Amino acid sequence: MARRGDTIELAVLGLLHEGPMHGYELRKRLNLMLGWGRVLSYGSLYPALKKMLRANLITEVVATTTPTTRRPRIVYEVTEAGNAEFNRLMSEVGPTAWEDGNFDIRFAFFSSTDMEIRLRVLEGRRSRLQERLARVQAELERTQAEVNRYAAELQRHGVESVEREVRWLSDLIQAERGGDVAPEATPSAATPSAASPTARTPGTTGAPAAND
Amino acid sequence: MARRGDTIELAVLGLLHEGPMHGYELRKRLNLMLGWGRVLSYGSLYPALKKMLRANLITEVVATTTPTTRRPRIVYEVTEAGNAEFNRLMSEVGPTAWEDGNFDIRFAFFSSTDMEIRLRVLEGRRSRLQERLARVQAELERTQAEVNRYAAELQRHGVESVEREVRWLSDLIQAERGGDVAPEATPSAATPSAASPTARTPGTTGAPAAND
DNA sequence: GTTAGCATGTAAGGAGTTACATGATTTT
DNA sequence: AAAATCATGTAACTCCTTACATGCTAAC
Repeated sequence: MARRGDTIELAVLGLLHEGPMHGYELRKRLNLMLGWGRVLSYGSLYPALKKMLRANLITEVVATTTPTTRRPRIVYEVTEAGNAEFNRLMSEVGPTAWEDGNFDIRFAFFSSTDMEIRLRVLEGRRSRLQERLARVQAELERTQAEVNRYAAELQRHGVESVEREVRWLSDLIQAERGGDVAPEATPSAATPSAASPTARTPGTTGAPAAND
Repeated sequence: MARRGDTIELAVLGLLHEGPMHGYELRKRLNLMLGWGRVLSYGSLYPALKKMLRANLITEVVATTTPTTRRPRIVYEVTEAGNAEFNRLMSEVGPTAWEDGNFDIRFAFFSSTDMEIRLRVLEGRRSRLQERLARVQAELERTQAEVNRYAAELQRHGVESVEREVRWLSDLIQAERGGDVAPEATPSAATPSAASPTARTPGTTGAPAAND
């Protein structure tokens, strides 16, 4: 069960999956990867690493590998159990995989999963956003008149952004289906590409989209 | 000093500014306004209201105003001190006004401020985003090769979203400067721009930047 | 020689969530 | 008559940030 807060754990496992690393570097990579405003603090990274150590998901090795006598850095490496856990977390489909804080990190490590999972997560995410869109638009029809200019503009802009992301997801889904593994290379993905903004994803997905 | 966590307070003051309301309704309006994924819980709203009561920013009135004998709802109203506090918070320019979690709510209540403040906040927000963009792009030049396809696509999409938001802000700034108070009416603003200040929702959005 | 960046941690506390508890009213 | 939604709260807990504490190393 991957509940809230396992975000850091998954991210760490994913990064270490690509090779051993020490805390400081881990943090930098993490901030670049899913930061966009959020900055992970040491006060949250180091305790998380300690916890993972205790759970045997990673091991620490003091590395004195440097030129003169650099301060010994503690290099972390995934254990087999850690890799198993990583795979387990990545294979999970369901709200935990496509909810706001969780989707990004899964997506970033998509290379380590197979297409089936990728599709389910992408479709789940898309359904989630479409639901939201529907709910907000329904709400707007009832409230519309009373909102002020700026609040309305904010709403409009928000809706547009979500619609945009839906299109992005649709393009990615198509690319996956088309066997085109590279998502960015296709110019089609960047430009128009179809997406049904409103239409709920057909039964295809196993995503009933449980809510709040 | 409006530090973190005054978000709810400002939002509540802003909503009550438009008229008295009870908790349940407050929560719904709030979620619609800046929800986009986040759902404010009662466990955070009611204690916040209690705190504001103690601080004399609002008063509560038990309203038995309903048809038969509906459960008495507690209607909140801003006090003079509350209005003063609202104005103080809205007049603050600086990071607190344009940082991620704070910008949206200020923007929604922009009608209650004057153009000078609005411009400063919009410009501050834009600078912030541009800084991030610059930092990320600089970072990407150094790291580029090693990232995998999906992580790279996430980055690309994130950068694009932020660039979109910058354009949106620029349009709004121009509209303010042009004396055109209505931001949405202008077809120029509606068509090309649009990013999402609010809709951080999409996993992609963020910007890693802001490391210490 | 001093600033900036590398590197690792801990303690206290804030902001908000989940889960619990309760009950009235409206809609189906 | 059941289900949904209105309506108000509290207690425990979680995740994360801030601020503190320490010291090395590279560059200017």
